[in-house]
Amino acid sequence: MEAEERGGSVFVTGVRHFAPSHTFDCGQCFRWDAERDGSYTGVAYGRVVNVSVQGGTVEIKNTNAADFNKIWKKYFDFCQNYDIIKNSLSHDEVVARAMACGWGIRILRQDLWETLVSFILSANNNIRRIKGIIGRLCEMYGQPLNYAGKTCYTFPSCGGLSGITAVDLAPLRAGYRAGYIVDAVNSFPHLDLETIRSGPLDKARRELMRVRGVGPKVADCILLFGAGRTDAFPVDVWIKRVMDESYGGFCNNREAERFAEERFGAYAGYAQQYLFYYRRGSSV
DNA sequence: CACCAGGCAAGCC
DNA sequence: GGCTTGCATGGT
Repeated sequence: MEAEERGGSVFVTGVRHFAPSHTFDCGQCFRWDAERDGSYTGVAYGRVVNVSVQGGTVEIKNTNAADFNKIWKKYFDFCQNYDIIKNSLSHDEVVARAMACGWGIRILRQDLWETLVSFILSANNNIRRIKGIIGRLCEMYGQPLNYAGKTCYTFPSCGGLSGITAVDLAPLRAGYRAGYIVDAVNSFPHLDLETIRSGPLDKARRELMRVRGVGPKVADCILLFGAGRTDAFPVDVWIKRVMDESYGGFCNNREAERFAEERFGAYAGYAQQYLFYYRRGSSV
């Protein structure tokens, strides 16, 4: 993997195991949209970029070498060796099939706060509507960014939302989840980030579950997508379904999760995303 | 009109 | 501890 800045873009050569459609439409993120040419435009870490792949070369438009090294290299999980990850997971027949289907999925290393809010909004909701709510939240409280003749908005920081009420959030049409967002704004500054990022998995999960609206599944999504905890294995209805079909029935989500975390270990989160995409399909 | 959507909290036992 | 119920909103 090598990166070169040229003409307002960064070109990353020698990239394998990356298909933007698999990565952005597999339900892990809510702020990337497909363009007519097949590229994807999205906002993360206060920047807007456009991403496309041609023959093993990734082009990230509207960025530079400094931002690539500081943000995008890690965000796109370029530091991980997917040959090793996939080799390890391919010993499982079911995941091997899932990887053949969603071969271009990479786990995005998203911002913790953004992931916390996003997955609180995901509960008992559908992906299209989640994206709508988050988009309106960013329009109302984020900073504007101009790119390609359009205005995008950053995801608002926790501090930037301090003092908001559920009434303020009514235009989001987030329903009962508006109160959870208010609680998240108030409690996030008191969370033990060290435990979340590098403590034992169950302890990290319990720390996140101090926020109202965060249960076991949402906590695992935050750990996997927002804290780099690739050992986490979120179990939702689709994962439960595919695991029941493939490994025999599990009496509840917790049993399915323990089975997967033991079976897939440090790569459980990767296995989860391939399985989700395989069973659920594209989220768009 | 039902039923569902990347579940969760509260209220029971 | 485990199990049941209600839940804002929008789409089918």
